[in-house]
Amino acid sequence: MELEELKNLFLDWEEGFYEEVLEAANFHTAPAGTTLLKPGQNIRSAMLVVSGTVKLYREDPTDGEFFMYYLEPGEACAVTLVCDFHQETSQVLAKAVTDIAYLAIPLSKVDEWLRKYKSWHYFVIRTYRARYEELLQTIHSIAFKKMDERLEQYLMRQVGRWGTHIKLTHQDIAADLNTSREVISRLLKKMEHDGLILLHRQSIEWVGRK
Amino acid sequence: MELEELKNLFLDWEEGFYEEVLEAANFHTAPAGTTLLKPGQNIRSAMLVVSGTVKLYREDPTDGEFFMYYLEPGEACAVTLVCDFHQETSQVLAKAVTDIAYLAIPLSKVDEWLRKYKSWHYFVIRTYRARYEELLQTIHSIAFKKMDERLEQYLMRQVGRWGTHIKLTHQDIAADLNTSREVISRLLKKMEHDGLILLHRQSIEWVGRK
DNA sequence: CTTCGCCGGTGACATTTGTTACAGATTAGA
DNA sequence: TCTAATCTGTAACAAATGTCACCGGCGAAG
Repeated sequence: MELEELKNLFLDWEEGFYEEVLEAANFHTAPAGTTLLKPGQNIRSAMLVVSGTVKLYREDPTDGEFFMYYLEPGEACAVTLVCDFHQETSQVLAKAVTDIAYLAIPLSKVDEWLRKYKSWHYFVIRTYRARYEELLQTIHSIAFKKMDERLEQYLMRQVGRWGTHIKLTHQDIAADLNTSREVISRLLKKMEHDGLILLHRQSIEWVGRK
Repeated sequence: MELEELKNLFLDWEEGFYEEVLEAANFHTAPAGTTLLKPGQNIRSAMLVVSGTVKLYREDPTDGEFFMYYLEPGEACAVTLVCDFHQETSQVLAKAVTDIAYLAIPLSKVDEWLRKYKSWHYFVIRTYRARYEELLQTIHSIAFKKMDERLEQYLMRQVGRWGTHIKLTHQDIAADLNTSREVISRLLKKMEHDGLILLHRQSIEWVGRK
C-alpha cells in the first residue's frame, strides 16, 4: 500500500506515524462476500478499511442476524479496536459487501500508539463515539418506529450510499431488518403506489422525495 | 469527598492522580428524580457516579423515552466523556433513580488526563466499550425478542440489581420498555400464572427460577 | 429448449401488540 | 371521613406483523 493513499484516507495524523502504520500493519484484500469477523472469534488485530464496504451485523444463534451499520474506507471497526483488554470476543459478524482491502493492526500496536500518537488516540475515541451514536440511532428506529418507516429510512440510507438504483432483493432487505420477505414486499408495493419508488426485478429505483 | 473513598471506587489509578481528580472535580449531590442530562443540552463536564444509581434513556420528542441502561457508582457516563470533541449534544436523558453523588470533571481535564494518565485512558476506553456492549445487548432484545421475553429479562435485571422485591408499578415498566401499561399487566398476569412472580400492589416479587 | 431454483406478488389467517373503555381497590390528602 | 388520584385487572376491538400456501415469471445450468 502506498504512503500517499494512506495519507488521503486518514487525515491529520502525525508526520512519521503513517510510515510506522505501514510498517506494522498487514495489508489484506478479500473478495465480496467474505466473512471477516465471526461471533465468538478471538480478535488478534484491529481492522482499518482501505477500500470497499463492510457490513456489520449483530448475530443471534437462533434468530438470525441484524444489520447494524456499514464501515467505509477510512473507518475502523470499533469492535476490533478494543477487544484486547480482556481478550474478549464479540457477538458481531462482519462481512465484505464489495471486494475490499484493509489494514490489520496487531493489537499490541493499537495499544502502543494510543500513548504515542495523539491523533491515533483521537481516532480511536472518535471511532467509538461514532459507532456508539449509530447504535443509538438504530435503537431509536427499532424501539420507536414501525416497519414502514424503518424501511423507508433503510432505503434512503442505501440511496445516499449507492445512488438511486438499489440493487437488493426483497429477501436481502428482510434479512437486514429482521423481518420476513412478505412483509417487505407488501410495504414496498405500498411505497410504489405512493410514488416513492419503482420496483424492478432484483432492484428498486428511488424516485420520491430525496 | 474523601481520598480513600475515591480510591475504593476507582481502582488502580496512578499515585497522585486521585489527588488531582479531587482537585479538579466538582462534587455534587442530587435527590432522587433529578434530571441530570437533558437531550440537546450542551455538555460541559463528564460525570463520574460516586453513589446512587442513574438511569439513561434515549429520548424521542414524539414517542417518549426508551430505557438504555443504569450507571452505578464507579462508572461514568460515556456520553458525557467525549462530547467535547465537536461540542456535540446528545439525544440522551439521564435521571437519578436514587439520591446520588457524583464528580463533575471539566472536559478540558478529561482531555488532558487522557495523555497524562494511562489508567484514565483505559478507564475511558473501557467505559465506552462497556456502554457499547450494553447497547448491543439492548438492540438484541428489541430486534429479536418478543415483549414477554423482554419483560422477563427486564425483571431479572431488576432482581439482580435490587433483590427479589421489585418496587415498580406496571406503568413504570411499560415506560421503560416503551409499550403500554395494559400490555405489561397482561404479561405479568401470565407470568404469575406460570409461577414466576407474585403480584402485589406497587411491587412484584420474583419467585421463579433465578 | 427444458428444468429447476430464486424472485416477487398476493390472499388468508394467526399472533402479537396497541388502544379504548371501564370497574374495583387502595392510598393520599383535604 | 370523604374525595380525588393512582394502581391494577379485564374485555373488546384495531392495527401491525408474522406465517403459510400458492402462483407466475425469469434466468442459469444442463
